Amino acid sequence: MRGQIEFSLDAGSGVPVYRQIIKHIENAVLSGRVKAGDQLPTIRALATELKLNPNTIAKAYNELEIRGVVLTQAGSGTFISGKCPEFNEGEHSKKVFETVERFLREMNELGFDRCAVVDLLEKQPGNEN
Amino acid sequence: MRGQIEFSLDAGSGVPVYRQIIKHIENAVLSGRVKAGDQLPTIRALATELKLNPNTIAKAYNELEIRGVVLTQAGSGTFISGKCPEFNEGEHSKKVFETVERFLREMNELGFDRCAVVDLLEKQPGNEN
Amino acid sequence: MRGQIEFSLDAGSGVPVYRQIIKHIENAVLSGRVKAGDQLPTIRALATELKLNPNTIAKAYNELEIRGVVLTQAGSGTFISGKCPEFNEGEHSKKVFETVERFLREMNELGFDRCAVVDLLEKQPGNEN
Amino acid sequence: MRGQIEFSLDAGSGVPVYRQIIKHIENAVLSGRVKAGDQLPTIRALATELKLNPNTIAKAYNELEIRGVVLTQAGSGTFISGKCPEFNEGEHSKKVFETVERFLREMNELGFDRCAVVDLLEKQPGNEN
DNA sequence: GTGGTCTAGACCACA
DNA sequence: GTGGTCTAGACCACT
Repeated sequence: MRGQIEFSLDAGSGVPVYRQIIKHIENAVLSGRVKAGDQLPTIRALATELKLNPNTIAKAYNELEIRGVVLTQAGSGTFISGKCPEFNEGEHSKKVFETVERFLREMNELGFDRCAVVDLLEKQPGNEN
Repeated sequence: MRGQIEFSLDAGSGVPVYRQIIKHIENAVLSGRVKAGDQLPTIRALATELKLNPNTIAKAYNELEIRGVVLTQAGSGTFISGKCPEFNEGEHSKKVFETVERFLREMNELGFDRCAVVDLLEKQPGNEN
Repeated sequence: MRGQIEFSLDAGSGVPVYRQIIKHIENAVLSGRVKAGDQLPTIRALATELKLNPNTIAKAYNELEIRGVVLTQAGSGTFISGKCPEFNEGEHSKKVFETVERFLREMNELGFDRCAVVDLLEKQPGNEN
Repeated sequence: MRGQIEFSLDAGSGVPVYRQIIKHIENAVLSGRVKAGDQLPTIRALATELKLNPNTIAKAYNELEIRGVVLTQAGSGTFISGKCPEFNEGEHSKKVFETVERFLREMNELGFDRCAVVDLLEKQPGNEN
């Protein structure tokens, strides 16, 4: 896997595919799996790999560029930006916190309090994430 | 809280609001917080409370009726159906499992393996869910 | 004209049409001709008026939303955002300054120094801008 | 400056770089800073100076040759053409007029009428163009 | 009827 | 071959 970005898309989730792509790339940056200067897959390559229309990928890359996460050089490719103000340690922590809170809220809805969740996590078998 | 269903909606998440409503109601059923025969809020009341267009609530209730989760009795209201085949113990477990897996996958993307997640959960302060 | 935004597009200029649209809207905001809460023309209406594909307008509006200039409410329309940090007095002055500098540079290339430009402007007839 | 052509390029403007180059050269001709027979920089030299791909320069020169502004003599270089029908006094005036009109239109959008523009130009400090 | 998403495909600018 | 722009058109979410 080595630095590769994993794109696990869920077409039926209601979340637009292009936003899922944005999220995966941002997460990869936030967790340090990709670094400033790294090249993203080309639009066409990723479109083929994910069986999507190139425009969908382009839309994701474009929004990332507007946000300052990536830099685009027409003719050569799309690269992780070095000077993105958003992607510092604080952002990472914040995203982790939000993810945990959302999860706990959902589990709570399903009848698990924090303790029960921890218990469950220590036992539930699963893919070895 | 008294058996009430909590509707925490996120307009910016990309997930259609009516699907978020469906999920909250289904979760309430799955976790036993509401039971067969319980009355749901009226469409207008819920629309007012959540500041949404009544059509949005109606769409959610309608979808839930199609799925057999609720029954609508014209003139009197919408009630949780007793004999919904989908909402048994198996469904609950499955949803819990999926929620946990999705969470672990996302945390993994953010650089936390299962162990780190458990550690975090035992420590991170938060609302007491 | 009263607050209307004028969209004078030049298809042959090399500047993407959607960027020209963005510029016209930003200028209208900067100069105070449109204010927070004002509704922009609908995507389809503007597309018809400018004889463009609705997607082109949508792209412009979308970028303006990402930049925080407008707010979009699916189903009801697109509105000027009230709390856009970019559009303050400083931004206006900066844009005016840049526009003047670019103009002087171009005129200089054409053989006019600052004095000659002022002379020209006091004399050249034209539309009464 | 010694008759040199100034190439101030703006990569982010949306205007193709090769068209910006064409414009600068045409302006230099129109304003008399370069004359028939003058040699343009070689493609490689200019590419190096402007940090562009030689193909981009070549495309600009090629277009200028098609328009009759320059002549390319294989093996010796690219020269300003003497008998270009387009580059007479009328062309110059027309370009000046258009530049002024475009500027006034943009300033008008920013809230300055012709008078205000003249006032501004007489006062605004700037590089001494 | 409003905006949003996605597809398919043509053509352009640039390396 | 890279990304960018624009068109055309289908379908969805929401007012």
